[in-house]
Amino acid sequence: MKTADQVLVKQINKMIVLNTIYKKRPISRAEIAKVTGLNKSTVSALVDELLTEELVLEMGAGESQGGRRPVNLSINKEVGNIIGIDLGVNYILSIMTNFAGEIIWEKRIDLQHAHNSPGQRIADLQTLIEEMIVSASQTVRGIIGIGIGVPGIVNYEQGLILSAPNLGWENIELRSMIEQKFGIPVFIDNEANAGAIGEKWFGAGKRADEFLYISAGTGIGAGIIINNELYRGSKGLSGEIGHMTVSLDGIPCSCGNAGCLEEYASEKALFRYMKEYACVEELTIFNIIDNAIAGDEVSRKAFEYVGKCLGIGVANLINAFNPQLVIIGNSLPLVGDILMNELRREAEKRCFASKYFSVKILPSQLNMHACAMGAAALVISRLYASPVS
Amino acid sequence: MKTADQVLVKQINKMIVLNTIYKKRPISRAEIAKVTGLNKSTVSALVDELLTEELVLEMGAGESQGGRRPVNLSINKEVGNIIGIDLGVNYILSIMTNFAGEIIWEKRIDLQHAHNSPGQRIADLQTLIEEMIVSASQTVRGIIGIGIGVPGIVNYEQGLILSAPNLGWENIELRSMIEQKFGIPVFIDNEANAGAIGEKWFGAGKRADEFLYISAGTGIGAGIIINNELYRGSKGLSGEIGHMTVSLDGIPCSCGNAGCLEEYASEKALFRYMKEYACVEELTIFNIIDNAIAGDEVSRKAFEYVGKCLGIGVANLINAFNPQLVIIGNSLPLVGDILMNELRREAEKRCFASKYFSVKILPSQLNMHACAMGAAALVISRLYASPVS
DNA sequence: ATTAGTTTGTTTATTCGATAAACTAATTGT
DNA sequence: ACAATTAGTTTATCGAATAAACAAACTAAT
Repeated sequence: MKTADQVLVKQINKMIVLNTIYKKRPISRAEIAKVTGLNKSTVSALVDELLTEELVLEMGAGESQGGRRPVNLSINKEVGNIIGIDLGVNYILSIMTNFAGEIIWEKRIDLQHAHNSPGQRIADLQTLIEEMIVSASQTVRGIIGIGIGVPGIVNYEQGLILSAPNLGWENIELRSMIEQKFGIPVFIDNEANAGAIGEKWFGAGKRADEFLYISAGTGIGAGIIINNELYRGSKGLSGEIGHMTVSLDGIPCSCGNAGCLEEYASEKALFRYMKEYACVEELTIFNIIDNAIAGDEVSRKAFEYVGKCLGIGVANLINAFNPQLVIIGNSLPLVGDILMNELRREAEKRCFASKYFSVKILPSQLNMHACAMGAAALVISRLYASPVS
Repeated sequence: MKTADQVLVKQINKMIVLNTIYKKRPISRAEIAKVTGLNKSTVSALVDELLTEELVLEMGAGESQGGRRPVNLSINKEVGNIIGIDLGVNYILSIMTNFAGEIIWEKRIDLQHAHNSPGQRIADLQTLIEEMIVSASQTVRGIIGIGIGVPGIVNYEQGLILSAPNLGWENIELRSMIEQKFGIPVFIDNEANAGAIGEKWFGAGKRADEFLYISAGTGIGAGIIINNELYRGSKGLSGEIGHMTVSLDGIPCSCGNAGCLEEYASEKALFRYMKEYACVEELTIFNIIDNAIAGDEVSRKAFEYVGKCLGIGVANLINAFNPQLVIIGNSLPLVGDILMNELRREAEKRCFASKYFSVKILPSQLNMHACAMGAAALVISRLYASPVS
């Protein structure tokens, strides 16, 4: 059983200090003591340890507040680099960040055929990672870890892709493959979970304790942040909302059921709408977005329809979770208010307790970087523990 | 900020010891040390405190295991009594339990008119509480607290009923009313939340860390247990699933929208079905249950239909939460497998990741007592902290 | 320039909880 | 009778946070 002792106490307080420095840098020891409630001497001792671990740096003296000048502390951004990868359906987006989550290298490769064999795709991935590693700047700890966000069902503990229908993959032991090749810790998570943790650390969710990140792209998924942490459910399969039923006897879905949200509120639904009302195919999602923004009526209507349907799905989740905030990410929200206004209207209308609380519904702040940055945050969060507000 | 210190350490460990005694009673100090991993002397010290607080009792020697005989420890059931109340739409169910959650007194009063004025209803409630208090056995601490489960939207922190549509109540400061009258701590929660915590402490959810309790009666609500604790959401309004949209352009609902789950899977839906296919009205839910069990074909079909619809709602939640377990409570599951079989079939069919994990879907173990016992558990859990497995 | 007051950060002594080790107590099996 | 075993207590120690005293560095008023 998980009993408590002094080791736990120190762990908790040390992480509180580190998180405080991360969030409020530059900050002095005295200020840390003030905002955390820890004793000055406790803060000094913990900061000393963080300094010897090189996670934190002294940055010289700050402005005097009418007495001795404070010593500014900051995160040591150069303690190590992190690789974050968004394994998309027809692209791989790879970024390298420093310890503060600042992107210092980025590369996107587009892939023609969506259904590469796992072998070919993983070879591409490994080449990309190798390229990043050799070009990485020298740091204290080198590459700390690799995070990968995958569009599919993932076993996070085992680093296993159980199923990625849009890639045509089943049962891929991705973690052990990458770890064995590079000897660096690897974390694999679902694309929506990664997006959620990305927004929590670096995006629109920084200040929210409980929020939902809705990834609306080829498919629909949700990442759930509860009490400042990703909620993975009992077997790590939470947030599979793409196949939430929103229409009892609705459009048949590839999953074998009917009326799934994905048939109404994803790229798939958008393409169907365009095909039906504009008789156009062969457009990419980005074409349609550009057209809608440029004023094309059918494209706008298509996004309004999809926004309305997504609003229904969002309302269902708000009713269940009562979050402070819902962040809409992935490709669809790139179109902006055309989608978001309808979505907000419908969600508010169908939110039962909207009289008694307000939910902010915001587009992603990281846009198409949410997943890759979240993948990096999976690694970073291991060092910080959870970012306590 | 919530920093850690030795006080916290002791609190945690003491609650671990108390919970272990609660769950495994009778148990010796040595055994507690073994199962918790705490040191023998730590356990002895903490048990001593619990003994002087009279929360725990020594029950004499147990069987020797080949050495000195152990001293059996148990919860002191008589340390105090707890009142738990289910404030139903047309009844009040009131129970008194001892510290172990065993019911020692129970009374149900049925009320003709659903829409009593709050004043009249609260007067009834106070009379009932008074009756319980005078008839209570003498204990160390008397009545420890009063828990009340309410069918509506509740602010738990403030003990405030924001809205109870089925009672026709708005903005009732129930906690302060009852606390001022009796001078005993009062806890108010939503009926589904109370049901969930009841099943967690005393029913089908004892061994599950994450589960959903679905209250399917006049309305539909959910209580969400995450990490062994009730998840209330950001403003305490989680689990309002009655107005989850399951049919985009479905049956109009009193909430102003259309296609809400409540129109398909509650008593309301059952009555509508019976009216339409059997042309009978004036039946209570219990009449229909009895008829269905007795073999009446239309009643059975009605439950099968409602079960299927409820299964869709349950599948939506399973997809979002990935719980270990879903417990179906309140009136509808009293009919048994007629409902549950259809519900399970449909839920399994629509659960996207069902290939990768199994969810148990069980009827409530506490049946119509879930809410009242959960209301009592709201009080008890304050003394135990959360029951850590 | 002097001095009082303030702010920052360190040092020292104290407290408190968990723990290991040594102990007492009680029981079984041979 | 006595060795082995199990239950529970006592004692000494460790290590974390803390308060209080201190030293250092600065501002501002005189």
